[in-house]
Amino acid sequence: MNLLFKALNDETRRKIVELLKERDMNAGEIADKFNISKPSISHHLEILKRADLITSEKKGQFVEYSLNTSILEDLINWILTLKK
Amino acid sequence: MNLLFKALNDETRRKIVELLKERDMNAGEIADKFNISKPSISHHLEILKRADLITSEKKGQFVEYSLNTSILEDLINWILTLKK
DNA sequence: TAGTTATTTAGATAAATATCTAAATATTAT
DNA sequence: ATAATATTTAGATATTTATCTAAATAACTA
Repeated sequence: MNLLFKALNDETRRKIVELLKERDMNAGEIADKFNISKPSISHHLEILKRADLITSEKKGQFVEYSLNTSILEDLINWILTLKK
Repeated sequence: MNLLFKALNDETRRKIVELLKERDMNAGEIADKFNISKPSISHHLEILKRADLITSEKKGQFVEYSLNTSILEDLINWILTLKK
């Protein structure tokens, strides 16, 4: 839960997640959507990956990232317990 | 959305929210549940309040805090759009 | 093989944040 | 009015984090 909230506590990372909702993208494509250096984006991707919100797959020289929506169940359940 | 994620991105604050799910509590009662100074708890309460996750009401010399679950709708909706 | 492209790792830095103690404020009780 | 209790504000500090540039790694291409 900690890693999940930490991962989502950043506007850039939330936007990345929203981008990946539409389609899988490689690291460069993602970076092109922001005015932030590629290393910084790489760092954000790593945090999202650690939270299991995204997965990555090497495809030749590219690394393709996909959204993992299943982890969001945990988040929704946590919130729902609060609403009783 | 930013304030909301920021507020929930802390174990202590999430526990406060869980405590307030059970019943309204004043600042001192909340502080007693943690090994953290009262000023620090007060600071956490302020962050939760800024995110509209809790409300406060002065009752004599006490300040009673309550959970506001309605704001959680926004959070759930954000998550649900990701799951399409 | 040498050069080019894609991505990550390393190391540095500035800003944000969680925490503390001490002091201020507000309310109740004697 | 004074003392006691509840809470917040102020100011300081150590840790975390978002960002950068430079360098390293990996995989295509000519």
